Amino acid sequence: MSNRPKIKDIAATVGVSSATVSRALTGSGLVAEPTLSKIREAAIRLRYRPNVNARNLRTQKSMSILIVVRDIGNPFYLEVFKGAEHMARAAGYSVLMGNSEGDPDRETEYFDMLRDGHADGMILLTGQVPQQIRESGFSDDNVVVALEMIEEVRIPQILIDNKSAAKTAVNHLISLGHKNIAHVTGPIPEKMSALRLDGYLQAMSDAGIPICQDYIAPGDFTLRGGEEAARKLIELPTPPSAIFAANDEMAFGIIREAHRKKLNVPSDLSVVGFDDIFLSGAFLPSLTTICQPCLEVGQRSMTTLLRMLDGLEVSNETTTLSTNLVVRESTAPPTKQI
Amino acid sequence: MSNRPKIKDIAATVGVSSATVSRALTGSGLVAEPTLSKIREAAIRLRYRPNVNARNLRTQKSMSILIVVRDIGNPFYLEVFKGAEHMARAAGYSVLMGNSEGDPDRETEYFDMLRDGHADGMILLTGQVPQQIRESGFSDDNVVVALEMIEEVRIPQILIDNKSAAKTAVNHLISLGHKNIAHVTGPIPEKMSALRLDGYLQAMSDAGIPICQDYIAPGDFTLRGGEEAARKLIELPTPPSAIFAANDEMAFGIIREAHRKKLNVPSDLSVVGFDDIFLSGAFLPSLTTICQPCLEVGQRSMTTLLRMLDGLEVSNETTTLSTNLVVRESTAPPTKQI
DNA sequence: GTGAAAGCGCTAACAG
DNA sequence: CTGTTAGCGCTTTCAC
Repeated sequence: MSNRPKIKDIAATVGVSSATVSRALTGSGLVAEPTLSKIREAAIRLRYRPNVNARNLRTQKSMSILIVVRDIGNPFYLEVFKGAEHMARAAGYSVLMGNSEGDPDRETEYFDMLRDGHADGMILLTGQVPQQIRESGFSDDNVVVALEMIEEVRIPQILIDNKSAAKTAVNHLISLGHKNIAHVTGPIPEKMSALRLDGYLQAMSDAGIPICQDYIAPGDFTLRGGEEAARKLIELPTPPSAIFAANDEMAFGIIREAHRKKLNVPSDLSVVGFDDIFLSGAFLPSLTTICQPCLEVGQRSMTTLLRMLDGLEVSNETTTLSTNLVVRESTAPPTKQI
Repeated sequence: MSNRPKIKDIAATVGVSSATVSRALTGSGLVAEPTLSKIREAAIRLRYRPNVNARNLRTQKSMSILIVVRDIGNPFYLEVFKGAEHMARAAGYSVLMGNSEGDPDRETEYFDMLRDGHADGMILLTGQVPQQIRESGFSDDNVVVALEMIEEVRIPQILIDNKSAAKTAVNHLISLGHKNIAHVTGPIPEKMSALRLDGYLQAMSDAGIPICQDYIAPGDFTLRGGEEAARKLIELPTPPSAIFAANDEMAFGIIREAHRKKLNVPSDLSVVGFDDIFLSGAFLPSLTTICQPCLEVGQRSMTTLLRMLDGLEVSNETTTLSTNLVVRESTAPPTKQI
C-alpha cells in the first residue's frame, strides 16, 4: 500500500516533471509524442493507478453516483441498479448502492455523503426525502428521483404511470368477464399505493361496475399481508372471482391462501400482480402481472443525472415510462357459478 | 458545493486554529472543555461535514469496504451484504457493492479500486480471482473470501460446508424412504457445484444405494436449466422419485417441469433445493431446502476483514459456518408403485 | 510542449 | 492544551 507508485515515480523513470505525467495520463492532449508513449508505457509497467482521493480532492469531484433504495433485499431494485450502472460506467462514473431501510436518519446520511464529496450525484428510490433535509433546502441540481415518486420537490423524476398500469391490470380482468374484482392495496400513505388504488377504482367505474368497499383490502406489500387480505376476501359472503394485488409478493400470498382454502387459481380465482419480479414467471401458476421497465428506469435516471452534472439543462421535470401487462397462467375467465 | 464550510471556517468563527478544530471533531480527546463545545456547536450550526477526499488523502484510508458479488441480480447475496453492512457501519465504515457479472476484467477493476484508495478492503463473493491478479500476486491482507470458495489462495475464507449440507439434504430424502434419488448439479467447473455433488454421492454410498449415472443431470443454476434436467430425468425408463437440486432456482424449474408432466410434487416426486432464497417458502409447494446463514456469513466476513485492517492476526485461514435443512412441502415419502 | 509552484481540505508531528 | 508547519498525491495555472 505505502509503496504504491505515484506520479512522481513515473516522472522520475521517464525523466520528465510530474506535471507532464499528469497531463499525459489525463489525456489532455498537450504532450508531445515521444514523451507521451514513454509515459504511458512506464505507467503500465509500474502498474500505476492514480490515487482517487488526491485526484478528487484536487478536482472537487468523486466521479461516483449514489443510488439509494428503500430495501436492498428487494430484488426489484437491482434491475434499476443494473441499468443505471451501465450508463454510469460508460461515462466513467462508478455507482455506489445505499440502503436506507426506510429510515430517515439513514437517508439523511446519504444526503451527507453528497455533501462531503463521497458522491457527485444521487438517485433516490426511497419514495421520500427526510423532513430535515426538506426543510434545510437541499441542493437540487444533483439529485434524481426514480420509480418511487416524491411529492412536493422540484427534482427530475423518472417514473412509471402507476395509475394507468393498474387500470390496464384491472381491465384485463374485466375483459375476461370478471365483475367481482377485489383489490389488495399497498401501504396506504404511500403515493404509489394510492395511485394503484386509483387505477383500480377508475377501471371499475369506467366499466360501470359498482365498487364494493369490502373488496378493497388493505395490504402492506408483504407475502403475509397478501395472505391475510386474501383470507378476509375469500370469507366474504360474496367472495371476489378475481383479485388485483398492488404487488407481486402479495399476489403470491393471495395464491397461497387460495390454495389453502382449496380454491384453484385461476379457475376459481384469478390473480393479477404488479412488478413482475424475479420468479413471477416461475411461480405455479405463473403470475399475470405488470412488468415495469426497471432497466430503462435505471438508464434514464442515470443519463438525466449525468446531464445535470454536466451543467446541461434538463428538459422535463418528470418523465413517465410505459409498463406492459404480462399475461400468464394466474388469470382466466370466471366460472359461471357466482 | 463550493461554499461548503471547511475546517478553517469553523476555526475562524470560534477563534482557534484549524488544528484544534480537527482535533475536537475527530474526538482525539485533546481539546479542553470550553473550546470543545464551542467548536462542536459551530460545526453543527454551519452544517459542517469533513471533506472525505481530503481526509482520506491525509490518513491514507477510505473507511470503506468493497463487496464484490458475481451477480447483483441474485437476491441471495443481498442478505450477505446486509450482514456485512451492519458490522461495517458499527465500525464507522461504509460499504460499496460491486457487480462483477463473472467478468474477470470487471473483477480486476475492483482490485484496482483497492489499489487506488477507493476502498480499504474487499470481500469477494465471486468464486474466483482473475488470473492476472493471481499472477501478479495481490496483497492478501485486505481481502476476505465469503461463501464462494476460491482455491489456491491463502486468504481467510468464510464458507459453509457445501458437501455436508448436500449430504443432509439427500439423507432427508433417504430417510423418507427414497432410493431413486437424482441430482441436478450446478455448473461443473465450479467448486461449489462439485462439493454439492460430492455430498450427494457420499450420502448415497453411505446408505448403500448404488449410484446411477443417468441420475446425475448437469445443470447451470438457472430455472431453465432445472426444467431441462427435469425433463430428461422424468423421461428416463426408471424416473427418480426424488431430486436434489444444487440450488433453489433449479428446484423451481424442476417443480414446474414436473407440473407440466402432470406429476404431483411431492406425492409423485420429491424435490429438495439449496439456498433458501426469497420466496422459497412461498412457492407452491413450498420448498424443502438448505438454509444458508447468509447474514452470519456477511457479519463474520466483515468482522474478520476489519480485524485484518486493524493489523490483528486472524486466527483461522478458513471458517465454516453451519447450515440447516428446512423441511417444507416439496418432500414426502415415495408412493409405493415403482 | 514542458517545468515550477501553488493548493485542494485535512491531519499529524513538533513545539511551546 | 493549543498553534505552527508540513505534506498526503494530484491537477492546473503561470511562466518559459
